[in-house]
Amino acid sequence: MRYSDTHKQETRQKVVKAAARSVRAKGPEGVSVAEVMAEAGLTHGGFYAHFPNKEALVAAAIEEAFGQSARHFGRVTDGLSKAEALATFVDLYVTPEHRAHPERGCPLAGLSSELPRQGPPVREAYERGVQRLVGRIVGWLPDGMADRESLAVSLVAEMAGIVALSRAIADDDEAERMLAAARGRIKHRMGIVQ
Amino acid sequence: MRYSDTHKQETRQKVVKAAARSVRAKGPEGVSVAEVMAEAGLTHGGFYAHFPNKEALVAAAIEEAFGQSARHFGRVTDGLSKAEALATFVDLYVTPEHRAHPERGCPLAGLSSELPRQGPPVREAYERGVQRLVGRIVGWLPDGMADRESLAVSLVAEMAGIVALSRAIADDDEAERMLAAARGRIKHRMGIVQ
DNA sequence: TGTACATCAGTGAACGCGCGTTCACTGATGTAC
DNA sequence: TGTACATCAGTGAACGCGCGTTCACTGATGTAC
Repeated sequence: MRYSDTHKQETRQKVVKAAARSVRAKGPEGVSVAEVMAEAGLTHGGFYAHFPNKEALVAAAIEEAFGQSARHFGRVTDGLSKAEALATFVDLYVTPEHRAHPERGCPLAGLSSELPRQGPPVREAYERGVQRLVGRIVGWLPDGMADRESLAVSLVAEMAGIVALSRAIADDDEAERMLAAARGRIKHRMGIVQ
Repeated sequence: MRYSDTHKQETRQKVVKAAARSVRAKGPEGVSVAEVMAEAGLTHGGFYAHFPNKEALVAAAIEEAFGQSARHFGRVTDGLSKAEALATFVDLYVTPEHRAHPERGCPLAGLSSELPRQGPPVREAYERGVQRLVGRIVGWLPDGMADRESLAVSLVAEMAGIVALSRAIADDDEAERMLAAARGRIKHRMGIVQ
């Protein structure tokens, strides 16, 4: 079974994508090498041809997850004004949809509490992702605004915090009310008039 | 070894306290029955005289952790005005100290992302703790204020979110600047003039 | 009063399972001669 | 042109370890007689 030049990279990418979903669904400790390989259509033994160990997979998965988010938000906000982009971001982030699907959601909302316990490679991938997300928000805040950096951090904390908190609330209606109210408050803080 | 009437309860309490620390330090999946029992000065076999299974321990640990927080904040805000209590709360919560010590910190900041994946008993203990924390903030917000409930939820999300986020930042100085800025923003949102 | 017995928190060996990791092997195909 | 060999992604059995859980046992003391 000799393969094409890109074959191995394609396989690796399939594995990383499966892991990116799994790590958000189950956390870094919940990711299973054998399960991820099976999702990519392979057996577990082949794993070590692609990664030195599980930690490297998790780090790649975190990077991929942030990358997916970034591309997604890049796509939907493309061509919008800054204020529109901000509003769109909040309307997609602080939602029942995001609450219900951590496996394809933002790693910051889904992994915030457990990532700091991970080893350096994973933490570094995570920190880069967080910084990039904050940077995107900074870029969307009005030019003249003071302390945009700290406001962006604060807003990201609130958005990720409210999504994580809403997942702790069993009652769907109550959770949705929380999210709706938070959406309004966040936009208000961004200087967006409803 | 016949024991006093309260002996078993005292032992259980020691185990729960050790677990409350461990669950915040390592997460629900990181808690080890044998390790917690050893911290309480016992061997692992005796565990099942106190709890039906590990999940029950984790649920009790979450409850204990929220209880410790509640008692702590109750003590330090006792006798203060509402505005003073709020300010004190923020000054204790959004701090490098809290960032550095998840094992004795707020479960919401330390477990937000992984708790929703736990079984019903654990999730219920967690949700009760979150609701109680939000309730405490509501009680401290000015009486006449509109939508106090949703503001409290939003503030709690931001506070827990920024502490969790700060733990992802490797650089201590940068993390401290984030926390200091967030402290100011949060107090401002609470209507507290600096 | 003294003795046999019941009680029960705690002990520690053992079991089963899942999981990360290792490793000898497979087998299709490109390449050297 | 045909053949032997090298390559290498992927396979699947096996290993070791940690962990939750079970269970027969211990031994100090209160209680029944």
